[in-house]
Amino acid sequence: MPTPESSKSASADTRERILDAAELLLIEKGCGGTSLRAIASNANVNLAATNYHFGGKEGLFAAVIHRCARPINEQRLASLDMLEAQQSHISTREILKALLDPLASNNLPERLPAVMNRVTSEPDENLRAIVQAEFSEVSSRFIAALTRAIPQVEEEEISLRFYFVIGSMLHLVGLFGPLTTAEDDNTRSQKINALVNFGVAGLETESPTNIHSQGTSE
Amino acid sequence: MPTPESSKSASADTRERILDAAELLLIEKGCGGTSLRAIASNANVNLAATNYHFGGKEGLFAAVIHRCARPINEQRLASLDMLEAQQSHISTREILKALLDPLASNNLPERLPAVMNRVTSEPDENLRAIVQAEFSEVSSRFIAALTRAIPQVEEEEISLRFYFVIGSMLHLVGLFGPLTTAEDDNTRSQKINALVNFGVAGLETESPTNIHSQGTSE
DNA sequence: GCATAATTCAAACAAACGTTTGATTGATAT
DNA sequence: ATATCAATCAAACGTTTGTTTGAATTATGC
Repeated sequence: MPTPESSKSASADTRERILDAAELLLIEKGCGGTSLRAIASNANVNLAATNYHFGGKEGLFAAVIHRCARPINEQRLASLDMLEAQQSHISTREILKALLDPLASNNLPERLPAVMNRVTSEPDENLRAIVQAEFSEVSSRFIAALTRAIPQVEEEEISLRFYFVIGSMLHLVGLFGPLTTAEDDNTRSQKINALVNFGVAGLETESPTNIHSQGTSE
Repeated sequence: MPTPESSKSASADTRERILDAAELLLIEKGCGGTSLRAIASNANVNLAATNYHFGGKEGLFAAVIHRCARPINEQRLASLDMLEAQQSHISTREILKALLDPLASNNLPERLPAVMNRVTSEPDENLRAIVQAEFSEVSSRFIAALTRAIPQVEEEEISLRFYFVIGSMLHLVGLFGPLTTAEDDNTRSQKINALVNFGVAGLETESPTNIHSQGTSE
């Protein structure tokens, strides 16, 4: 955005103002708890503008999700592409860093983790489908990479453990606080790093199928 | 009134019918997506009954949460008590099994995991406080036990990793499906067991503080 | 059986919701 | 300048929301 003023059309400006306001309110109040009136008020636009530009409440939130998820997922896939182009064998740690480090980067919209955390637990069917579609490529690509990196664990188990990592990640970004305005980025990086360590160990562990009576009788 | 076996008072019966209906709708539609009218309709009670017995929507959901969380948390604490009474040193696996095995037990209300999954991601401040209070004792007790079981990892790190396990658990019970009526309990047990394996490895791993240049330059 | 309290009920309340409408403004191109 | 289209606006639409009311019903204590 080189030009300081009025580089784009006025309509594009209101579109972004609506998205910004919707994003913040979505984080704080959730999807169902955010009204179009509150969005329009915070964005200083007319109430009807949200319907005019996005076709409805659902279309608006889909746009918010897309705008949030796309850059971070592109960065993840780009990192994975680079790894796969450079080396034949990639370590579990490298893969997890490609997946999780973008969450600690501060040149990304810092509200992204909060949006993800809020939106991945929405009951609404349509929104769930939107979220799933937005992350399907990342999931499949990273599961495939992990399956190659950890040949001693079967793919189905890898897939399950990958979702454990995702669950830990979502829970962690929920602990980041609602907005974390310029929170100590170092602290955040440390926690992300702790999650990488945790995930590497969990992913690489051998399933104790030959367990004798390890389980407690209950 | 047509019920011949009226052991309890009629009011207690409607109370439970309301709780049952609210629980199911809470799972499917979420907290904000469930109306008192839908609850009253599904429970075959008058609309005003929900306000009469629970004082309002918030009190009703608090009661649902309490009724769901109490038995499983009591079972968790009882298992931990037993472990600590029987042996001086408890393994990480035994602790995690005490925490997670109740989720696979089928003599517990099977809708409990779904309720937990739905309610731990609510934006409403009051509900979040209720949930947190309901699980605070379990968290502190299990973190303390894990800290003793894994002395080579400092307590703050243990605490963080514990929340990783909780995040994985919540994500997993979300994958169980909304209601999982008599779902293959064996499958569920296998997944819980996979989570135990994953968590044990992640919790016990040494933090690579002496990491050289393991991290990829990005 | 009678008084008293607890519970259920139909009805209504004000408020907030997403969406739609039709007029009005602004810019664009001929 | 004028015709044309995109964008903004105030206002209202019909629903649905949580909650309240006061009468009717049921259970309880004596």
